Parts: sequence; structure tokens; C-alpha cells
Amino acid sequence: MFRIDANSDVPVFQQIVDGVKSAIARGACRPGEAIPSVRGMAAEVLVNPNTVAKAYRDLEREGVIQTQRGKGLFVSPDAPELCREDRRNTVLRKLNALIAEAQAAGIPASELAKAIGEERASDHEQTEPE
Amino acid sequence: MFRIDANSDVPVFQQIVDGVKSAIARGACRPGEAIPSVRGMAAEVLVNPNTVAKAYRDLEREGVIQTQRGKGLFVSPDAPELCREDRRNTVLRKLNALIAEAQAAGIPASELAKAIGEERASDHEQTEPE
Amino acid sequence: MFRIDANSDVPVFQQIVDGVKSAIARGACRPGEAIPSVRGMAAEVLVNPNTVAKAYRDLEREGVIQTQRGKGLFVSPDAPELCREDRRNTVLRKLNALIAEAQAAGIPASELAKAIGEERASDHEQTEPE
Amino acid sequence: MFRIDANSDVPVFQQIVDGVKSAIARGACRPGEAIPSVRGMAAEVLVNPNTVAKAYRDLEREGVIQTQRGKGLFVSPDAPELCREDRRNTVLRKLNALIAEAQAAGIPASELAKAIGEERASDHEQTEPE
DNA sequence: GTGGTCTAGACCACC
DNA sequence: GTGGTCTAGACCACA
Repeated sequence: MFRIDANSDVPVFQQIVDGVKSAIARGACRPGEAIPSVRGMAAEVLVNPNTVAKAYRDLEREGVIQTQRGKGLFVSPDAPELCREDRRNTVLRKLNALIAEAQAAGIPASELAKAIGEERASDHEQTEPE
Repeated sequence: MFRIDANSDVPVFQQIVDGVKSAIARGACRPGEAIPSVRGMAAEVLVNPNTVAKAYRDLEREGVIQTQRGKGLFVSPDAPELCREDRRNTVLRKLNALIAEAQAAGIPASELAKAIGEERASDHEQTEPE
Repeated sequence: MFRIDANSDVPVFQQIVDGVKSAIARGACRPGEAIPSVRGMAAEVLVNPNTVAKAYRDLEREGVIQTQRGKGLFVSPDAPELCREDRRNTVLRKLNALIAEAQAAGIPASELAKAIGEERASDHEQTEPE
Repeated sequence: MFRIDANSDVPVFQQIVDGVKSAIARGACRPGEAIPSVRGMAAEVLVNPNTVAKAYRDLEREGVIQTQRGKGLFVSPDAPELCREDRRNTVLRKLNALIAEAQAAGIPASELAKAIGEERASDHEQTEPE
């Protein structure tokens, strides 16, 4: 599903939240599907169960997953819609911040556009559908 | 020179470091020039002098500024080179992370490229007449 | 691990940095081991936690230790290599400065060599029986 | 007579004090000779006159130089003796500290002795009288 | 005037 | 529990 980078500066619980949202957004997890239990996920990604629990609490509060008493946790019906929007907003917000940061340093936006173009060309042509 | 966003999640001292680097990178500060004193900068951006001192300490360790005992802090000769490279690396690194984050969520890189294009068009119409 | 000399002219935080590096260099701390927590070390050497944190911050920036959020600080894998080299360079650099200082005052290097020899003889007679 | 290193971590006034003492210790300045005035020295080594004045104050307090009203500053009769002892004590004290620092890091004193030997052999054979 | 160090104490996020 | 950040205020050395 996703991997945890212990050396990253983004908190582990946030990596879990983002990982689950991304999996749902890209269609890897579908509404109604069960997601690993707190303990299962903790064992899978090798983190403290408390950390997973916190991530799941956030996901449930946002309506991405739902608890069914005694059965476990499931992807909510409108999770794909929610996650796609959430991920899109998050990425675009970060992108705008990055553009601003670049301009403050005198780096024109065209440089960023160019870098994206190179990334797309070199790494994976299968992701260029349109 | 720059402004501090107290609501940002990036630490104040880091904002100062980045702000000074950006100012040097874009040519607003030239080698040999003095930068505002610890107390002066603290008053300017309304933070505690210790916070400014922490930022300046980082800048000196990276070779961006040099301290002359009792006189103040000065932009080092090779600071522009250092800062331009540093800012460029930082921005491109963040951009690559963002591209990866987008792809994990099923957002094609073309979306990011499009968003940058729109930003450029709206900000300065002289490059792209509408 | 080491002791702090409050009367020394070298700053306390620097003594901590050097002490930790020396401990790693001589093999008293091994990679992967945790080093005392900020608060623990502060209590141990009787200084303010902020002072310890400053020292640890330096050590992390040099790659000697790594912080794991919420868990503590750990000796990095290549710390022994780093510290041995760092300590060796530092000592030899100081030694060269000292030789230069001596020569400026008309003290021949042979005097220094003699002094080292006496120190070795007095400290551990097993190498040089008197 | 000597040069000031503005980037050194040893204070400028201290460099002046040490420089004068060393010149006397090695016999470059003899008792009764005049030493440059505060202004003259300040112009010579390109530092603030206040800094030179502070250095001279220290030298006078230690009995190395003497003020003759209206005439200037002169090397005192017992300055050579004083300076030779002072320089020797200072260097040996620093050397002992360095040996201790090396041993704390697991560097044997023999390494230091070896380094001195190499320095003597490579740099200047004229300084090996005995 | 300058920067550097240290202390004390608070608040926060993370695990 | 952990480290990280920030503030407030003190003291010192240097130029």
C-alpha cells in the first residue's frame, strides 16, 4: 500500500494518513473494502500502534474511513471523491507555495515547469494520458 | 527584506534563514554588505533576538555570512553562488517530492505543469498575453 | 561519559559536542545506541536543557547523531568514522597552530616534542620504564 | 613585526599582545627599544586604535612595556625574561590541554609526537639547533 | 554598539 | 516519555 520513511521530516502518522488517502484517490482501495486493523497496519509498516491509531482517528474524522462495530474499519462510500479532492487541493496548495518560494529567490516559474517536463519525459511515459 | 508568517508551520528561525538566502540569491544583498544586526532584525520582524541569532548561526555555518567580532555580520564573498545553488536545489527537491506525492495520488504531472502555467499567466501577462 | 569544566573558556555546549564526539571516537558509544536524552544529559552534567539541545543540534547537523521523533537520539552508523576523523583533524590542526605559535616566540619544536615525551613517560610507565 | 588574522577566533587585541610578546621573546625587539605608538600600530596592522590601546594596557600591566611620559612606549628591561617565560608557559599549558584532548578521543600521544617530528623535518631544518 | 552564551520557563508535536 | 521552538532576560567579551 505504501511505505514509511522514518528519516523523513513529515510525521509518521501523517505519512499514514497521506498514504491511505492516496491509495483511495488513485483507486487502489475501493469503497466498502476493509483496511488493515490498527495492529495489522502497525505490524505492516513497523510503527507504534498508537501512531496508527492517531492516523485512523484523523481519517475517520474526515469521513474517509468508517468503523463498523466489531467488524473493523472500512473505506467510506464517498471516500474516493473526498480523497481525490483532498489530495488535489493539498498538492496544488503546496505547489503555489513552492512557486512563491522560487520567485522570492529569483527563480522563474518557467524553471519549475521545465523541471516537471523533464521528470515526465525521463521517468515514465505511461503516466501521460492526455 | 522579507516578512515573517507567524501562522506558518515552518519555524520562524527557518523563515529568517530562507529569507536571507533568497534575498542574496536574487541579488538584493551583495557580498561585503552588512546584514541587519541581531537586535535590529529582531525589532524589524518582531521576534526575539535569540531566534534571529539562531538563524544567523545557521547562515554562518553554511558560509553565507561571516561575523566580524564587535562589528557585525557581513555577506560572504561566495554567498551569492552558495545561495543560488542552495535555493535552486531546495526548490527542485521539494518539487520532485511534490511530483511523487501527486503521482501516488493518481494526479498526473501534467496537472502540475498546467497549474504552473496558469500561475504564470495570471501573475505577469507580459509573457503570455490573454 | 565526560565532565564539564565550568571554569574553562570553551563554551559548555562545545564541551558537550567534543565530549560526545570523543566518546564515539574512542569507542565508548557505538552506532545505533541511544545517547542520553536532552533532559537526562542536562541533569547529568548540571546544565540547562537548552544548552544540551544546542550541542545535540550541532551533532545532528554534522551527521554524528540522528533524531527519531518522540523516541530520542541515536548514534548514526558512520559516526565512529566521522568522529575519529574529526577529532584527529581538530587535534592536529591545533597542534600545528601551537607549533607556529611556539616558533614565533623562538621556542623550537624540539621543546614541544620533549614535553610530549615527558608527559607520556609520567602518565603510563609501561611504555617507557624510568 | 606580526600580522593580524581577522578571521581567527582569537581576539584581535590578544593577537597584538601575543605578537609583541613573541617578538620580544625571540629577540626581535630589545629592551629600551621604542614600540610603535597606539596610532602607529593601529595603522600598521589595520585595526581600531581602541583595540591597540587595550593590548598595550595589558602589556604595560604585565610589565612588558613601559610608558615614558611624552616620549612613547618602550620595551622594559626585564621584558625578554618575562616574555620568554610567559610564552613558554602558555605554549606548554596549551600542549598539555591538547594531549588530554587527544587521549580523550583515543589518540595516543605518540601520534602528536610523530606529527611534530614531521613538521620539523619537512618545514625548516634551520630551526633544529640541538 | 556588536554577537555569543547561558538560564529559566513555557508550549507544542510526536511516539 | 521524547525533541523542537520560542520568549525573556541576564552576563560577557570584543571593537
